[in-house]
Amino acid sequence: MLAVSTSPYAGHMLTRRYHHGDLRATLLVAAEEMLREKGVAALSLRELARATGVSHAAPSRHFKDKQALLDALALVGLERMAGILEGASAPDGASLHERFTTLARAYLDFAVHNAELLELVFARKHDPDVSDQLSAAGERMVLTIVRPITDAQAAGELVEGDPWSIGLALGASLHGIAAFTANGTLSPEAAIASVDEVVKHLLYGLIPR
Amino acid sequence: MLAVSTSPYAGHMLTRRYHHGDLRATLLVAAEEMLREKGVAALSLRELARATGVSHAAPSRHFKDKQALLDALALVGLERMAGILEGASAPDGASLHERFTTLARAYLDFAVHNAELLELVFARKHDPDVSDQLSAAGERMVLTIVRPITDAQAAGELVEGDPWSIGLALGASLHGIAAFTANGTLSPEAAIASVDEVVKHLLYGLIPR
DNA sequence: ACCTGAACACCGTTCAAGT
DNA sequence: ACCTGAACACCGTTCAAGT
Repeated sequence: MLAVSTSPYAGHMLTRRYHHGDLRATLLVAAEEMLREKGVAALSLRELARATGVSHAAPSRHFKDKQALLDALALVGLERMAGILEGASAPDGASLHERFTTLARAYLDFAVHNAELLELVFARKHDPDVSDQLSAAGERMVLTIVRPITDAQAAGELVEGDPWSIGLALGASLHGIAAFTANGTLSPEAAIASVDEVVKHLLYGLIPR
Repeated sequence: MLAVSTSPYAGHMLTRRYHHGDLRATLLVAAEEMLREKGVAALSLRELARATGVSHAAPSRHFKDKQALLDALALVGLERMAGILEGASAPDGASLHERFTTLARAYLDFAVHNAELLELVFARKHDPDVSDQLSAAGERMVLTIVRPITDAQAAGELVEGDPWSIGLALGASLHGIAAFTANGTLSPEAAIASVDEVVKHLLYGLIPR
């Protein structure tokens, strides 16, 4: 577990860190693991320290309190999700329906496999320290939903109207299905099937044409 | 605080309870208050006992552990919500659009004013003890959404298709907006405005007619 | 700079004992 | 039947002290 790294203040000098090459990163990885296994409520700093082989007071050097760790975890999750959604594009020449279904499935797939992490992302209170980075990542994520909408509107394929409002309609549906999956109302399989149905209903409407 | 009540085993005998007429009910009321003020994470059994003027071990006579209290609270919340939705009907002769908007606003209104309680209702794990009552109340609630759908389908006002699937589309949208409001993404006012927009989009569809 | 060990004030849960 | 008081094993946070 001992790592050799260059000192931050003397590039030519080799120095041994006390216990870890990067305790902060190690803690974040272990915390995400614990989060996935046992949920937020059961995530304890002391147990995390034990699992990392470090004293219970050590994490406080990197995270001023438990909330700071959760915030950092939320940031990791949000940035990862934004990246995934940015990379989730339907094949060239795909129809509007296909493009939205692809996006929706990517969202739901992430939500199903990272339920606890996603809950953290959407949690009520974050320290102001990370809130700037969180909103930046949040904006990236929201844009992956809003941009396809403005594009489709420009092509006359979608109704006119505030694209943010339309994005909210889509985002709320996806978030709702994700929540129903996270709490067991919907099985993961049922959720995947549902998301296609919901996108269809949203695109074509519930009132007969 | 001393209450006089009939003993459960001798109707003709007056008896004084030790401290409370009904500690269980008192605890539930105080717990909901604490939940609303400070959130689930800050709800402590010991503080609850202090606020109720009882020893910290007393609640365990009525709730075997903290989860049992949260479950009981969830049941209260779900039954109240089911009652509210059952009572939320648009005036006679209201259009389909008006009927669904009325229902959606009632859901959102409850969600905004009982955010923490609703979170408990939709929480991941409940003890099997209450799960029967919870599913009964849950079914009542779901029916307030599904019944208007089957009614409208019978009248030819709504597309054919599994009413549960259509109900899920509506329910997921509402739940999503409620979640965005609970976590501060949407202000309560914006949420009320959004819900009307979302219902409109869902009814008429995002693809131009 | 980074971590340890002890200390403090809180938890939830259990259990003999009181009324 | 209902509640108390003490005890136990856990927390998160802080802080002097070690390397």
